[in-house]
Amino acid sequence: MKDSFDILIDHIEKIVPLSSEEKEFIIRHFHLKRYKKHQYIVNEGERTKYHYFILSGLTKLVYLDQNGKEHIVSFAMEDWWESDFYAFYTKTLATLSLICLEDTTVLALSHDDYIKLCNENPKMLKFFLEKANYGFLGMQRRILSFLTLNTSQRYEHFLKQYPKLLNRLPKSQLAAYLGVSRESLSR
Amino acid sequence: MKDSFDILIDHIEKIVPLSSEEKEFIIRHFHLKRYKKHQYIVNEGERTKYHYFILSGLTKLVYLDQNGKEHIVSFAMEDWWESDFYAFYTKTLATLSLICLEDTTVLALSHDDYIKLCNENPKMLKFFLEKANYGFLGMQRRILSFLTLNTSQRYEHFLKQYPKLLNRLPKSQLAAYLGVSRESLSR
DNA sequence: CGCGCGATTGAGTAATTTCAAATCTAGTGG
DNA sequence: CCACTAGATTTGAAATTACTCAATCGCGCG
Repeated sequence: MKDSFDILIDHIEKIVPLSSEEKEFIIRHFHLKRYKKHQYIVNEGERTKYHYFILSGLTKLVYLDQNGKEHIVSFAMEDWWESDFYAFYTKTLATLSLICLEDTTVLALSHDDYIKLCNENPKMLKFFLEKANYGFLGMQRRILSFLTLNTSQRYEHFLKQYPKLLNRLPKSQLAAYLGVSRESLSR
Repeated sequence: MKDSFDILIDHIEKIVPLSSEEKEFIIRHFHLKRYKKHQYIVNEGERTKYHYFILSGLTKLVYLDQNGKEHIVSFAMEDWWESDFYAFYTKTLATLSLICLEDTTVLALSHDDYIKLCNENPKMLKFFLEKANYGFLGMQRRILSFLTLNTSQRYEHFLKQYPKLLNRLPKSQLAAYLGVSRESLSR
């Protein structure tokens, strides 16, 4: 039976191999947290102290506009990293909220510990660089889908990319992610 | 009078301080290249061996869809890094083209040298991590502008963010970046 | 059985695209 | 200095697409 930290270590070792001392060292900086469906992990306007590695569950990262309309920046599930990264990285107040769509367990890494891990072990720098690069590329791909695809194509594109998510989330949430009204998505 | 490499070194030292040996070491891996307006730095379908640090000029990163319509993923100018990063990072064929909107000079870094710099000097890892993180955040902000803003607001938003670019590029190019027709942009 | 949530449908309205034509602008050569 | 041209921009009108708001449908759960 794997414990939570093993999942994290396996995840990191897909990119950089680690010695047992390094594993120990890394693990010490993460804290396990559990959230229920509908609970806020990060709330707009508050300080965002942590970056989260998701062990299980599903979350949405949300921006609320002036009209109270909800826009979904991203979904995150098992093996993904999530947070209001701008707020986390620059130590400013969150402009986004991170909300659970399912019961969710995470390993939380504070900003100080993020810096510490990076400074004390280049492997972690390399790991986070790889994650950041792929995060950038994912966002770039999404931009391209906005530029080149119409609504129904964007929907297909999403299904192809994340087939598992279709059953796990309400269509209305998908619409808020694709940038269309839920009525348009139906047709 | 500053030479090209000094500009690069200044740029890197905004994030990590460097010793003179490190500067020497880093500089050795970059090659100066010059391109004319309208020239292709990277061409869709070809191998993308380099990541480019732009010393002067202006470029667009372009995707051509099946109808031959041009979509602009990003603009890049002085002090920016650019390339078809996916193709560069994964050593696959370019799906995007990088084209000069002005005469442009760059410092080119090959993939092998990128890896080498990262492996041999954690400061460079840290530097590229910072760049990647901000690159990610820039893309995320752009996603949000697609989700929350209408055409004219996106236009305003762009002007506020890059006021200098307005005079430097044709409106039709801006339209291809914002994801609207040039006719719509006029109104 | 009835309630509530999410998904769908319909009709009217608003925004965007398309295609064509007209206008504007910068650069060229006479 | 002017006329000309190519490219870019704007304008107009019709067609398409998406949005809004309201009503209806369908399903799971108490």
